[in-house]
This record gives sequence, C-alpha cells and structure tokens, in this order.
Amino acid sequence: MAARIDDVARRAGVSTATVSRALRGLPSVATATRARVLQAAAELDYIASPSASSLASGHTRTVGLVTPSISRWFHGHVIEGAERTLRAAGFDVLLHALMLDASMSRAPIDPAVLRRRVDGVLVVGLPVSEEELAALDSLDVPLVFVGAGPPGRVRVHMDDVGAARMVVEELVARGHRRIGQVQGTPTHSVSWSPAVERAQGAEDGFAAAGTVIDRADRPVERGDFSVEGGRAAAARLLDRDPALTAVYAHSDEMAFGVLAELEDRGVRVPEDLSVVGIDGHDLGGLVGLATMAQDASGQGAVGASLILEMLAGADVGPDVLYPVTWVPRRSIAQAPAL
Amino acid sequence: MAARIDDVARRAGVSTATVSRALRGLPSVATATRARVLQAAAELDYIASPSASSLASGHTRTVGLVTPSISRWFHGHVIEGAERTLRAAGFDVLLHALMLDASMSRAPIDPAVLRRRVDGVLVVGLPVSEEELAALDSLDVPLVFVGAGPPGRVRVHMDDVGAARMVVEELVARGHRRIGQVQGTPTHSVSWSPAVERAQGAEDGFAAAGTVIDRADRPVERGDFSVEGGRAAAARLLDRDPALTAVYAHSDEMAFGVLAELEDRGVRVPEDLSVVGIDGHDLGGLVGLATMAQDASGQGAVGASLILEMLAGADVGPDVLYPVTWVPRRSIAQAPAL
DNA sequence: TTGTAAGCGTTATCAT
DNA sequence: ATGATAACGCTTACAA
Repeated sequence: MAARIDDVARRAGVSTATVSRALRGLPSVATATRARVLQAAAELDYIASPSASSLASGHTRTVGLVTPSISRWFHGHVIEGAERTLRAAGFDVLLHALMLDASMSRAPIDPAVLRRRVDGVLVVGLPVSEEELAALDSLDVPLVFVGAGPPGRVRVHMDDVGAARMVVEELVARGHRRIGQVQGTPTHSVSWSPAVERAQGAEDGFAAAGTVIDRADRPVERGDFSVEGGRAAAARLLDRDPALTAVYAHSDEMAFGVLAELEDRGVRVPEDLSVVGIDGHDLGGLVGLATMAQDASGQGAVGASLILEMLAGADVGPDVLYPVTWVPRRSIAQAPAL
Repeated sequence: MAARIDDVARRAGVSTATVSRALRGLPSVATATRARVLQAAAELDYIASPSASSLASGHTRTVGLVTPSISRWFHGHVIEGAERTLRAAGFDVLLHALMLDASMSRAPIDPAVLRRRVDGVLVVGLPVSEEELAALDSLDVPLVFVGAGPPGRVRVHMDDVGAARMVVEELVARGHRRIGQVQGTPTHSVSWSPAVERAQGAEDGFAAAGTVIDRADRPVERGDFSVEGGRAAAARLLDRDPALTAVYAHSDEMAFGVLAELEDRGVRVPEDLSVVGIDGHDLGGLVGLATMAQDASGQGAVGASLILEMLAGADVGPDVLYPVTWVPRRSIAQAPAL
C-alpha cells in the first residue's frame, strides 16, 4: 500500500542508500540526484517508516514530556510551549502524565515507558525523588526540567525565592503585619521544589522587612496547589487568626480558592483583607487578583529548545532563570487601620 | 548495554520466539516456561524495543491526540482523561497540537506526522475540513472525535443543541426578553461544530419559548471561544443594545470575558443583567457563573476507550451523547422590571 | 508447546 | 557521489 524506500529508489533510478541520504539532506548527494529523489518521493507520497528508521539509526525523533497534570495552568501552558517548539523542529511529543490521586501522591515515574522510546525528556513542574532521577539518568538522553529541578541540572524556572520575597515585601510596604500564607505541597519532599522555595522566599521577605513580624503573626496552612485546597486552607487560616489583614497564596489557583472562601464569609477584599498570588494565571484579571506573573509557555519553549541544543551536541548551562512581573490588581491594598 | 531478546532467550534457555510469546502473554506457552522467561527478563531488566516490535508487527501501541489547544479548559481536560485511559491500557500518547494563530486560523492537519506512527487517532474539540477528514481516513486506523465530530463518525460529545436550548429556556423562564449572545467561531465552517450547534440550540429555545422574541432583540456577536474575545463581543453587544437584560455566552471562557467587561462598565450582575455560559469550567464557581456543565475528562476517557475497543475489533456505535448538568449560580436571576 | 528462519523498512559501513 | 549489504531487534509463519 504505502510506498517504501525501494519504490522511490526504483523510480528515481538510484539505490535505497542514496534515497535515504537525499531525503535526510545529507551533504554527499549530487544536486541533480537529490532533485530526482525528491521528485520521486513526492510523486509516491513517500514517508519513511519511523519505526524502521528508529531501529536502524537508534534515534526516535521524539521527546517525552513527564508531567503531573495537563489541565492545571502551569502544566498546560508549559506543554503547549514545548509542543510547539518540538514540532517545529520535526520532533514528536510523547505525553507521560503521572496524575496525582486524591491524597496528592502519585505513581513513580516509570522509566520502562520512556526507555528506547525518546531522544530526550522534559520534566514539567514535577519534583522528582532521587530514585526517579537515577531512573531518568539511566535513559541516557538529554534531561531538562521546567518549573522545578534539582540544582546542577539543566532547568528553566522562575526565581521562586525572589518572587515570594517580593510578594511579602509588597504586603509589608502596604502596612500589613499579620499575613497568612497558603502553601503548596510538593509531591516529593525535596528542598528545591517551588512549594519549598516560595515559602523560603517569604521568610526572606519577612526577615528583610525592617519590621519584626512575630512567627505567630504569619500563620501557614497547606493548600495542595489546588483551588479547593486553597479555599480550605483559607478557612483554617481565618479560624486561627481572624485578625489577619493579608493572605499570600503560593499559587494563583490557591489564591482563587482563598478569594472564594473570603467571599463566602463576607470578608471584603481588599478593604478587610488583601490577597496576593504567584503565577499570572489567565483568569487572575477577572477576579482582580494581584500576582507575580511568570511566562509558562515561554519556559516550555525554552526547555524544549535546550533539549534540541543538547541533542545537537551543544553544552548548555545548568540554569535559565525566567523573569517575573509584578501585577498589582485590586486584591491588594493598604492594610486597614487598626 | 540494554538487554535484547536473545539475552533473555539464552538466560531462560529458550528461543527468542518463545520469549516473545511469553512476554506478550500469548496462550501457547507452558506455564513453567513462561515463568522462567519472566524471571530472566526481570533479572536483565529487559524491555522490548518499541521500534523493533512496531516494525515487525505493524502496530505502534500509540494513539495520536490531535487538538487545537492544550491550555484551554475543554482540551486540557479531555487530553487528561484520554491519556489516563490509554496509559492504563499500555498505550503511548502522541500529542499533535495545531495551534491557532492570531487570526483564529490554523495549519491543516498533517497526516504525514501520524502516518505509520499511531494505531488510532482521537480528534479533540476540533472541527475538521473534508480534506482533513479524508487525510485522517487514509491513515486507516480507528478514528474517534471528542467534542465535535462529523455526523456518522464515532464521536462522543455533549448535546450542544439541547444544552443551548435549555440555557435560553432558563433565561426566558426568568422573564428575559432581550438576550444577547456571544458566539464561538469554528476553526472550520462546518455545520456540526459546537459553535454552530450552540447557536442553533438557542434558536430552538427562542422558538419554543412561547413568547415571540424579535430577532432584533437577540443580537449576536462573535467571541472566538476566548476570554478576550468574549469581552470584546460583550462590549459590542452592549453598544448595540444597552437595554439587554441577559447574555448567553456559548462557552464559559467567553462568559468570563463578558463578566469582566460588565464589571468594567459598572453593569451589575445579575441585578442589571444575567449571564449564562456553557461548559462547567472549574473556576465558574469563583465568579458565580451559571452554566450548563459537561464532563470533559470523562469524555476524553470514553473517547480513548472507544479507540481501544475498535482496536480490539469491536463494532462501536457512532454516537455517545454525554449528559449535561444545569448549574444555576448567582449570575442568573429574574429579568429586571421594565 | 517450542524452535527455525524469513521478514519488517530503514540506516550505516565499506567499497567503488 | 553512489551502490551493496550487513546490521537494527523484534514478530510470525511454518515446521517439528
């Protein structure tokens, strides 16, 4: 049915080896020959069998995307950016999602699925364990992390610590002295996850504030990086300390939950309480959420480019730090007078 | 480096053919033999080369997902549901995104990318042209549509016409007589896209309302299925007819844009104007958006299952109609008194 | 139930 | 610059 390489060879009057060279753009082919081959291939609507060429060459022209989510804002956008870049370079994208279950835990990365199947792996917003890292290394292909990656590895991410610090500084500068936090929960307890770094940055912000804010005046609850988690955490926060004047949610999605809970309780934003998030979610403007915005699809595109460069033999530096933008919106204001 | 099938064969003391049969669970293998093979394979950490087995068998154990978006609500959720189902069945997922450019147009589906690479194709929320349909058919693999598909094809989708009709009926029942619409724009002009059907359903609703609503009292603007498009369409709608008492947006994301525009203009929802969407976007509750909700990830899972069944040789009926749920929220209310 | 051996459709090595 | 041909690592008749 479908044309094979020797059909093209016969039609062009050359050997299969020459067809292969011509079609892949290798140098040592006479211009006239190449033209004839291209012509013949086009006429036959020939496309090389990916499995055959993978088997023979050892390359798959496929990059694996490992992610804990597709529908969440960050992951969806990173995947979108990466897919576009990879496809433009003629690579296929293999999606490997490790969904979180109800208890926020997940199956470990299964290297068997990726082995011999991809030329590179992009880990999207997923803190991995030491064992998983070893498993990924054993694939022996370029490995790039977007959004969260172990130090020393090739990774592209925002400055989580710095962004969190700036958020706290914005709040303190507006007179807030009782600031609750809704923290994310990393799927693996590693020191380099956004969950941890966005908490660390807040500590830095408090330390640098020039005003001592007692630990009791900055309570923290966990929100699992989800809207519902954020809502529940906000509820616990307000129950603990009804006198809070601000809440810093470590992600916009959790901040949405905070806003929902506040509305239910009749707490006015920002008159009674200010709310700030991190991420720059598309719908933040809709609810007037102040945030530190990052460019997720841009990071996905850069991550994909890095893999392509590594595949081309380039040495790439370990860290691409992506800038963030402060987006003040109506959810943040001066702290109410005491 | 990596173990191959003859390493396993040698270790288990059988032929490569037997290893192949044993590992794939084919019937004609003695229990004891199978155990020895499994044991040997485990010891060597053996995994069959996908390219080699594809080449030999003609199957790829991969399903292609063709979609115009990953970050939008519907597409992200469908992909998530489909991925989960396919992976559970041992299939890989190839992501093929056809991003829309600024003018809402997109590159045509490139069958070359899919040819010989997938055992099945799931088209996610994407109206395709006749040419594209022919190209997809030429792949000669199971083809399933989710969210939008040509009549007669295997597809899973909500009842767009019925849902739109119900939305209009809900508005009319609350006394609304001047109802604006924010319509989606299909990427291809086909009669069976949600964009068209959600408009058609509205017509049905008006016709069945028992009250004649003049065409001039139900103006329509296009919103491109995006938040910003929805906002712009709402602006045009209000400029045309400031006396509207309700807006039916053909998707929740466009409805979000409508709400944003209304807020900017100081139009109170629902006191001055009611807003209703379709989809059941996760963040609808946050802004109190009334909507007809559908289960996107469920549809993705069902679509994937259908492909798996077709691959198994089953005959599957052409249409799986997914139910919708009316979710009244605070954005809908009685029409204001004249 | 198991083994032998012929493909599957390329790429890459080595000549020419 | 081009051609022969041996891999690549499986699956699947066909035999036994």
